[in-house]
Amino acid sequence: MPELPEVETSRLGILPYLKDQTIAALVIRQPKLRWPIDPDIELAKGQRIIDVKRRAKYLLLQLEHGWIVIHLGMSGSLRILLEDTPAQKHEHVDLVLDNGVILRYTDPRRFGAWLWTPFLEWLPQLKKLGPEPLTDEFNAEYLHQQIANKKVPIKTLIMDNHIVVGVGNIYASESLFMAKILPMRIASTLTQDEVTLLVAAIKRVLEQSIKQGGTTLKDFLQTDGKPGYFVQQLQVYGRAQHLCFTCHTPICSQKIAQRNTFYCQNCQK
DNA sequence: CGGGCGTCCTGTTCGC
DNA sequence: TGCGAACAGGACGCCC
Repeated sequence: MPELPEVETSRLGILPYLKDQTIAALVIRQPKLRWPIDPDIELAKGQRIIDVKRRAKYLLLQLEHGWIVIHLGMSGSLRILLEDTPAQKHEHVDLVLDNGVILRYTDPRRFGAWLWTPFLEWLPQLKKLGPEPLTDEFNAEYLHQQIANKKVPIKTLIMDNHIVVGVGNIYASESLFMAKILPMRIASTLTQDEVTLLVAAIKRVLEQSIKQGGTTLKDFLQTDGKPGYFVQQLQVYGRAQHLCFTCHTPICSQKIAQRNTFYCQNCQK
């Protein structure tokens, strides 16, 4: 579910409630997430939350001595509630603060994760990640270098964490539409100009979505319970057989690497 | 090693 | 209407 804009929306939503607060308890109703929750996470108790950061689609709760790292998987979301709010189905974890506020994690499919690590560098999940898309480190020169000799479709390549992080299935289709590049094009065949357009499109689509509070298809809610509004801006994702807003020909869909992909046969080359 | 694909899980939607 | 199949925002890890 959540791609970078949804994770960033969640970060911005929880930051003011968590920063400088002290963790009173962790309530784990279901420890079996993507990986079983490490019992050492109890070490977080009594610690102050210094900051809430993000790397790729991971949320990083920086404590005085250690880190809680949260991934929302496909169907996860976080909400800020008061301590005595009854837990419903699929509400697997509460982070309880000593002021009575809780951070509640919901994840029906349980593809998400709550990780504990004393040092961020120790987490294998963070070790092989590519650059953040919204930094200067992700630029046309870098991507051009990365696509050399790559025989996968460009859409598969930009969804690869080792190349660039945070671009999931929705924003891959949207970025390629904005850059006017067909998603099934073999990566190494892109021209330098196309790579430049694609890098700019990825940045722009992600930035615009963050401004709108992310994209709500079904489950995703901002931490205040409101949906994300970027769904209203989607140009191709989920619009198969509807007419392209630009040229009014029907949007196509096709599976690429087992993932449904949307594009305009006329606007994209 | 690059690239393809199965896998973890539940809920919803689709087609017969 | 009922039922099973297909599919859904991620990404690891195994296979060749």
